[in-house]
Amino acid sequence: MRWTQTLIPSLRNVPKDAEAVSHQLALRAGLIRQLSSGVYSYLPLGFRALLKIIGIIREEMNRAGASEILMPALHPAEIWKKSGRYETLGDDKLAFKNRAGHEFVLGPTHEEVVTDLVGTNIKSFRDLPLTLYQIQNKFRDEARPRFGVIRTKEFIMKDAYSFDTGEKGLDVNYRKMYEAYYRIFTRCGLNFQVVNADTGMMGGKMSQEFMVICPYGEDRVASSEGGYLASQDIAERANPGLKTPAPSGAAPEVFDTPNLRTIDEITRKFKIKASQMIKTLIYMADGKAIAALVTGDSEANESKLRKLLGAKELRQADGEEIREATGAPVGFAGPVGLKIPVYADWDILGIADAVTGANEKDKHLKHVTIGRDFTPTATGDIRFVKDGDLSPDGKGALKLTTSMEIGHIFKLGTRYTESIGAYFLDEKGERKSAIMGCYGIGVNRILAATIEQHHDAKGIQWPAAIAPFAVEIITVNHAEPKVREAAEKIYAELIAAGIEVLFDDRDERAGVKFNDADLVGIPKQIVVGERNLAQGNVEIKDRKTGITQAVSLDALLKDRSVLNS
RNA sequence: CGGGGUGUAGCACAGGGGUAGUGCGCUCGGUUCGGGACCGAGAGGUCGUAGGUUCAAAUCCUAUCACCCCGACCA
Repeated sequence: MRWTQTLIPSLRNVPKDAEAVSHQLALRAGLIRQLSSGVYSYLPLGFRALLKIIGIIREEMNRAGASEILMPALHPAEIWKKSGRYETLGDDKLAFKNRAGHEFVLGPTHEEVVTDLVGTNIKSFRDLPLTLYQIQNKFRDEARPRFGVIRTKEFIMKDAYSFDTGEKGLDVNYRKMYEAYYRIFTRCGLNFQVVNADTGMMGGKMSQEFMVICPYGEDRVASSEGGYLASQDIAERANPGLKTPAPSGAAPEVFDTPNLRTIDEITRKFKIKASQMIKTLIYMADGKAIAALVTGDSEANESKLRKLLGAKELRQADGEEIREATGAPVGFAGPVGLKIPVYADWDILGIADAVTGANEKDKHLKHVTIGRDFTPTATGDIRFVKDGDLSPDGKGALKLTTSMEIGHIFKLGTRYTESIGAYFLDEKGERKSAIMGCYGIGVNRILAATIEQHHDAKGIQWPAAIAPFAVEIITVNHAEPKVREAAEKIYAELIAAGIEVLFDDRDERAGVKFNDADLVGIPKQIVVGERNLAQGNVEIKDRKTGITQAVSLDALLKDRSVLNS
């Protein structure tokens, strides 16, 4: 392809708000163009890389025994309503009615329609196992699209769904997908890790995330030298076994904090360390109010709290419920004198003379000490882990790294197959629900992650497997007939050999073309110029290493083995 | 949804009641030509949109739209 056909824009003036490296480079190198908030189009260079990625995904999915399908982007809302997830989709849901009054959902994910499809087509255990996948656009009304192509309202997803007759079959399919994902990301040249993850709103029994470490991701991974690895959402820590220091002796004392509700406001106004404060959060656990205590510099983790409580449902209490439980408006809750069960994080054991809410409007308490002034119902690990926490395996400290999620695999069980109806008759003629798993890859995130991990100050350094082109030809002084003719010959020869080549045939200065080539990042550059041509040579430069070597033009044109190497 | 910011030429930005500006890009001429050249001459904008104030609005006021950032009841 010739440069003029690639829609590579003027490469200099790029908006400053493009923060993530991958976003900045994707815009400058002409991979994408922004249309609106969180909406991007792909230009030839970016689209070609996407096609390479999709090709790798297809190969590996087929190898794992999955069959490709293509579902519509528009789903009848009735199918979604059966799953019960329609009402809770909230901000993710893009729904509308047509003129006949039929309601549709612009698919944010496809568990519902695929389960419906499978439910109407399988009858017997002989029809299973079955794994279906598709590569297609998803639509989500993201509240805040971020970092260019990393979080967008429309994105390309590879989603796969497995259906089995039993748990053992699910385990086998899950393992196959795990291995397929491992190969896909490895082939794409990504440095990644697999972490245990929260099953979140999808429900189900088990899930793992494939994470790429890069500074502009949205997620955090906790790891330790001993090999512990988990998403921050679920990462645990070992009990530090803190002993409560001796309190100063002063009894709890009320002080005025007019209109100061947040930890931030109070620490600033009274010069108290956040770690000296007890944050008291009121939750509704299976309909009953409970209090959860963490230090002022920590954040409560609801899924860990739910585990400690053994509760099925857990949500934050609303303003009215907080008033009922504490006798004070939001912002002034504290553990002293509370009549509801109190659950404290281990950290709370380590502070004496703490500051906390007084359960009275515009008042807080100081000199509060656990054991003396209040006694928790139980203590445990109920906050998000932080850098330096003890690893749960007892070996060393946890370290948090910013990461980007590029793939997620779930064991779902029968949640969807039961509610939507995907049944089969087993060997004994009994009707059973199929056991389901689902597996997703953010295809355009692979693109972003690749750029995050493979670039330098000059631009992108594409890994060969997903580079938009294998080779770029650069003419130095394109107006010179000898140069142009030699370059055209090489171009024709490379195409004849089936090599994907980008030909920078612009009549630009050498410096401009060299810099643009480095920015666009095609793995090999063939430089055709008078200087080397005089000796019958051209130069081949490796983008990644920067190593340049002279190669005989004749050899390049006549000997296919030189081309291939 | 709440708060803040920004909308001026293809792109990036300055200006702040009285002739519409700068850099990059673009066109033409010339000199250059192996790592983002230089000189000269040009083309290109009803200053996001709609109202209002004024003799006069890109500028002040009101509304509205779009985009960016922060936060969503961290008690």
